[in-house]
Amino acid sequence: MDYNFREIEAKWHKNWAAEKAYRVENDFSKPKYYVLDMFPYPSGAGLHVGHPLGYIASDIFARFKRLSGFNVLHPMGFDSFGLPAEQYAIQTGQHPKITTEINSKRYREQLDKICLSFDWSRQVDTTDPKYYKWTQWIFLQLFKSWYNTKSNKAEPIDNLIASFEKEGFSGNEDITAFTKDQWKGFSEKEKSDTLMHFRLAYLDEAMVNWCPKLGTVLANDEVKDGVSERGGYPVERKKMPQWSMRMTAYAERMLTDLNTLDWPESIKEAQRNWIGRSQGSSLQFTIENGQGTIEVFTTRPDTVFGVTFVTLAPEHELVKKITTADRKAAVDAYVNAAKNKSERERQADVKKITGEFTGAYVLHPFTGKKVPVWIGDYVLAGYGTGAVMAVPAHDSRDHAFAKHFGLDIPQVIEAPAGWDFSKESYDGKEGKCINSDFLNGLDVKDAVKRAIAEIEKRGLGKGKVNFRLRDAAFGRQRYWGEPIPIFYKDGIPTPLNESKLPLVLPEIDKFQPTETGDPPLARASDWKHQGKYSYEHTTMPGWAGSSWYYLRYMDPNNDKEFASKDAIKYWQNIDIYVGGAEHVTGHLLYFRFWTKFLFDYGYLPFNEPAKKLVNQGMIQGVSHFALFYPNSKPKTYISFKAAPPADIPTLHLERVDINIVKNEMLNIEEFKKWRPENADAVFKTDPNGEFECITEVEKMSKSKWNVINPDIVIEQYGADTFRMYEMFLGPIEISKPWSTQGISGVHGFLKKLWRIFYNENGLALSNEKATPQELKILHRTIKKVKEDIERLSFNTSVSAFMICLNELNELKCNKREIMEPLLVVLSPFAPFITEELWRAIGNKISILKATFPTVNEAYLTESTFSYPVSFNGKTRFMLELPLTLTKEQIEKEVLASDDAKKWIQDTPIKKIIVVPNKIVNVVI
RNA sequence: GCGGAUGUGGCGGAAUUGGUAUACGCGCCAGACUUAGGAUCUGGUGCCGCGAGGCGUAUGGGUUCGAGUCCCUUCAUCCGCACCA
Repeated sequence: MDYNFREIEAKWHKNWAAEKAYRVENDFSKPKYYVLDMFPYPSGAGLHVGHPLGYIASDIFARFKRLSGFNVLHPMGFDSFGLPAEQYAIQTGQHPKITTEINSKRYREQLDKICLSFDWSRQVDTTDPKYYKWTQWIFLQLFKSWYNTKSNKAEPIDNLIASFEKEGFSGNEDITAFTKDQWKGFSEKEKSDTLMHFRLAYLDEAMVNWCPKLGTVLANDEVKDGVSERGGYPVERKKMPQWSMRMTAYAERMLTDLNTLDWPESIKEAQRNWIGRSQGSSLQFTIENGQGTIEVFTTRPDTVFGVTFVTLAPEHELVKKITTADRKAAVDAYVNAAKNKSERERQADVKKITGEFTGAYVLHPFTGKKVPVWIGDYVLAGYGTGAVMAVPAHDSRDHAFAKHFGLDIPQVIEAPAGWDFSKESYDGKEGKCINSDFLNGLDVKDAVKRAIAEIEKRGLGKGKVNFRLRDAAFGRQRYWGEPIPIFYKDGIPTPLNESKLPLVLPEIDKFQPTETGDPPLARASDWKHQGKYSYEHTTMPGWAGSSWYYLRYMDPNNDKEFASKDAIKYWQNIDIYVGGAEHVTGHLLYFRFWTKFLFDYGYLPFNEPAKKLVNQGMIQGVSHFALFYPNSKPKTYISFKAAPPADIPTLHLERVDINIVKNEMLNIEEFKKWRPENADAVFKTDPNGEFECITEVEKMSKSKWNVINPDIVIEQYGADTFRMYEMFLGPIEISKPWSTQGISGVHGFLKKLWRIFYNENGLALSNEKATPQELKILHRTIKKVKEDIERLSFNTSVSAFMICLNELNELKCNKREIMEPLLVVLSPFAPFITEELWRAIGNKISILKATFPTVNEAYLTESTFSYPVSFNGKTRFMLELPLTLTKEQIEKEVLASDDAKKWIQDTPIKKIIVVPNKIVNVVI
């Protein structure tokens, strides 16, 4: 009887579905374990072989934990709000809901084929109103909260209002001070505007890329060279009201808590850079003619005596005010040019130095000297105060600017001898201050402290921490997203009462912006609160739903709470979270931010969502190209091998569908069918008639024609082979191109396993007692696989299984005592074949309910060890010796051996190193 | 530019704590069985050398009895960030 994986897989697939085999109960009596995959966006292209890599790994892990007695939460869902479905809707009129449903169904089928043990009854779909009700609810909590820097946590905004009513407010950067009586005298609108500066979800004016022609806001990467990528229409930078999330309030906590996480160092480092904490000082420069002050932020207050100019961002609000009449034309032109460049473009041409003198001067806070004020787009409006004090001798950017415009470069920190300041600035943070009045002679580190003290003493500013992290924009001019539960009453943004949630996405006739440039939701003209108040028309961004979905899986059908306290208390945070590294700074930040917010309110007993994070590598595609002569008529293709080397640089490449190529050889007939315009093309082949393509490793993508669909691989080899092969490719965190070279090895392994159970006469398993040698093989494998799974080294466990089977085969072992536990160990990797064999040998209960065998160390103990004996570090021979020998005895045995004599001859022995149970090294 | 990784046979990769480099698989070579092989089984397979032996983990150096592993140098590739004051 042959291994018929198609029959077996169909049978158990059906059986497990009927038994609801993967159903997870909130069974608080058992220890919990939470294994989560990042949920996918269900795109129209379906899954390719790269997606399941992480899913298979986490599935093996989850199955292993189940067999080890844990109650394992291992759910899956869909992050289904998003642009592609909306784009498709605009083009075809098909409602995104339909597209989403079709795609999700397809994903589910594909995932099931791979036999991933998800409890689908806990599925989360971000577009389901029952789900986004709670996304909206969290938004409202954020809206109703502010960040109290004293208690260092989020608190109800009502507390703040109470304090305003009691003591007024002493003022900060955004808001001037007011007394309690002034507060009471504020209009509703004034109160609302004031509170907006505190709310964690707030409405603000923000710069966006506005495309008037498309009537919409574009993301940075949708803008190329000042025009929209789609359509090529002009794009301008424009201030628009935008909902934002005050994520910066959590910057410090997000930074320090990284240290508590078992995440890849690279990810933590990326987050640290992204949060970008820098310590420094604010400093006021008085404008010459009493027009106020310019505040700068600097990390190098120690270099303050080296300031020769101040640079403002072109968008800085003082630019208009301080520019002198004679400089106005030039400055205006510069500001306008900068305005229409996207942020990315501005950052792109770093080398080009531009700027304008405003004509204005500020006074140096310590020397009182006149310092010119420039504008330059190397200063970013969004960071710090949008103004820098330029120290060209000790900051390379200031240096480049000063050099370009011929400004002074006075040195204030000692540089290494022979430093040429006309060429390069000395940015180093070592050295003593010179030419710096009260800072002279101090080391940089001390000078920074001293300068800040002096700045604070004179009331010029104060020591301060700045973050690169910005608040997250939370509104999108799109249809396919969660409605923001806000309505406008007399122009005041008002939260919807929680009892009215969910605020359901209204039906509209077209999915485009209105003719007046309002978001698509404005088309729903009678969609109004209580029939009169207009709702917010922007929707939430893609990351809203994914910022808390891991909590919903714990209690997915709860309509009273986002998840019950008991469920959260039981399941806690994610024990292991698996997903792609592309979410480093987006999702993983937002997800931590929302968790911390919910923690502040006591909704969660933990303040980080995922204890351990694993990034699976990407599986790349191998793209194939046919070479052809440009402008040839008829079009002439030439095989890579047949092409004269001299011609190759002149040849052009044409992408070829990977499905019509085999071993790099193009199927010419299929190619002609695929591209009918090539029916008459000429194909110059190799002498043997073959046509060789050239290949390149790229991201797997539909547009590159290099996508391998897992369904096809499963059809050919079965899901068990597919699962094991994906794991066998290498460590999960490494990216690698897909290749089916080698899949036959894994498939052969499963066939070999099958043949141990079944011979020509049918099922044949021996009930003989296992020998110590056989038991040793089994227990060594159990141990190795267990350890490998725990450290997520699945490729090595696959090889351990192969070694095990090879050794058992050598001993012709087909004993139940060995094979039965082996099936359990293998079952997380190959669930179908192991279940089939498990039942075939008489088990009535599914292998899913089995127990992972424990290692019996007694079978593994050895009495001898085969010592590699090396001379001067080079291994020369092996010597088997009892483990009971002492170092001295080993030394004696080695020296007495014939092999050793041959190597030593009459050379004197300098030293012998004996490491028991490891190695012997003779130094001669 | 900054940060993070990675570099081992023809290929994917193993070597978990400084202790036999190349496990396991593919491919390749030889053989067995076979009408047949894209089935199965057996043996071989880092490089140079007839051999003894020598050389080998990107490069050059160092520490060590001993280095793929630790330290320094250089190079290459990939990823992320990028005027952050």
